[in-house]
Amino acid sequence: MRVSQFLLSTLKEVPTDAEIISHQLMLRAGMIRKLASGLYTWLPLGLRTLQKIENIVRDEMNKAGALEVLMPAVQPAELWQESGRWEQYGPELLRISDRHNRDFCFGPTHEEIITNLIRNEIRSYKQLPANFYQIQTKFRDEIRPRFGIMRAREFLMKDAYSFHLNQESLQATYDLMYETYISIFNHLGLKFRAVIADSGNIGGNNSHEFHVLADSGEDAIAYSTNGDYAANVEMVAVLPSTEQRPQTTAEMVTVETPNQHTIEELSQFLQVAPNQCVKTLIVQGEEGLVALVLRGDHTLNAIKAAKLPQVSSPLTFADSDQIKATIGCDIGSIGPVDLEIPVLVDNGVANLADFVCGANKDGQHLTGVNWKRDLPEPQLVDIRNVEAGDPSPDGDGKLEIARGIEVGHIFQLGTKYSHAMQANVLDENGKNTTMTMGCYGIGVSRLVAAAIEQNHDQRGIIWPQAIAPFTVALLPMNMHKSQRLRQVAEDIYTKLQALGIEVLFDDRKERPGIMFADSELIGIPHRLVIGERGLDKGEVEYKGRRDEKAQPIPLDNVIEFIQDKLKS
RNA sequence: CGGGGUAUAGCGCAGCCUGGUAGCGCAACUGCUUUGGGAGCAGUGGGUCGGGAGUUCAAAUCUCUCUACCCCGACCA
Repeated sequence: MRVSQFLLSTLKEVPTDAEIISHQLMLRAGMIRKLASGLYTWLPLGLRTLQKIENIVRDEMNKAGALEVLMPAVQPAELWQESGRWEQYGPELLRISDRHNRDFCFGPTHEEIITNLIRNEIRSYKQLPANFYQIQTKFRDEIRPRFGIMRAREFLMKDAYSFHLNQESLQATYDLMYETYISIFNHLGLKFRAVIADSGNIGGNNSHEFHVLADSGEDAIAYSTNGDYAANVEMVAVLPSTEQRPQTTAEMVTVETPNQHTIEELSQFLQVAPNQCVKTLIVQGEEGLVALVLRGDHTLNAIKAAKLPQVSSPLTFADSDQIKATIGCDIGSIGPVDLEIPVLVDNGVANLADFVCGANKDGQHLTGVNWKRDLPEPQLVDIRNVEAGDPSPDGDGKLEIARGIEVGHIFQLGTKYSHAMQANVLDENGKNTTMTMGCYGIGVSRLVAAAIEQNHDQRGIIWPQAIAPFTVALLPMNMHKSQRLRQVAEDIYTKLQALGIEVLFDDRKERPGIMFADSELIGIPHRLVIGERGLDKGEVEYKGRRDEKAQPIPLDNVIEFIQDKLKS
């Protein structure tokens, strides 16, 4: 591709509304432009990378025996009513109606559609297992779209759905998809991690997420330093401590703590370590309010807490008026002693003695508090987030925490949809049997942003070769001034093109600095510079995007040199 | 949806407080010079100052209102 024939819309300045690096670089490189909140146009440059990712995903899915289909983006309400999700899904589902006033939605996912298709097409167990996928635009009316393409409302997703006669068959396909995903992310050239995950509201159990590792990732993942264990922090169980509770040494005393609300303030004020303080959070329960008690230095895991039978799901904090009315003080002075509502205590608090907590009176806390003596032995639960250094739940090694961007998620749906929508087949005894289902998603457009988050420097994007929009940047220095230089550049361009290598030939009449800056910003992995100086010596210059320095290459060897580079 | 902000040329911003000719840098266009790391000089084009209403002789500027967008929370590929 000649730059003069391409739309290279690079920006020198960073648009103010781009917060994260991938969003900034995608705008600056001219890959995307925003149309409205959460809606983006893909420019020619961005689309090249998007399509490369798409094709790698497609190849691997095909290799795994999945069949590609393409389902409508607009879906009739009836199917969603049949599965029960028309009511459940909430405002994230974009509901629309046609000219006959019939209800539709813009599909955020396609379980209903594929289940409807397959219940009509597949009648016999002999046709199972079967796995269908599509790469298609989804719409989710996110409360707050942000980070550019990372959390857009309209986005490109690969979604696959498998159908089975029984759990064993589902497990086999699930395992195959797990391996396929590993292969996909390896092909893309990204550092990633597969982790045990919460299955959320899609339903079913047994689920893994795939995270691209990046410091800016929104998710925290915990992995064992020894064994294979890795899980989303949301999911990680914390084992009860085996430590003995220390001896009680202090009397319970009420102390004045005016305007001390947070644990940090309190611990400063009283000169007590945060891990000797206890914080009490008030949330909505199934019957009235419930208190959750954690050690001061621990953080609440909302997913685990919401799974407790006493606690409402999703987790909802009580507002300050409710707390005032029920407990009689403000947030910041609450404690478990003599609390009239149910109290659930995290394992981490069980072995504290002589601890500090709120007195349930504004501006007062209690010190020297002890279980059994000052309040009943606690009802223990597991509601805190794991931290680096906690033991691995599988008993093998300690946990480390890393940040990740969720780019894939695989689920075992079981019969949630097939049962609701009566997707049955005849088994070998001629008996009607509900199919068992799995589903497997990859955020294709999000992967573009995730790849950038993981691979960039001050100058711009550093694409893994497999998904770079172009493989080689060909930069002639002041080509308009030298016929000789032009001939060499055109010759190299033609030869590389003939080999099927994607070359971006900067034939603009621009100064060298601009060409260097643009090719680095858009992240092309390999760069060839042709200058008069080099030609005098029969050389051109090569530099890899991650290389410190450029190196001279004899003109006669350029094509072979590049071919070699692309192999490695 | 709750809390906080922003809206002036394609992009980044000033002007608003204290009402009176709409400005700067980058980008774009033309010419000359320059040419191995985002050039210099000269010139040119581009604005319903987010929309509506009000106050005023006069509104980018003051008041009211609507809208869009951004940031913090819950959701998720």
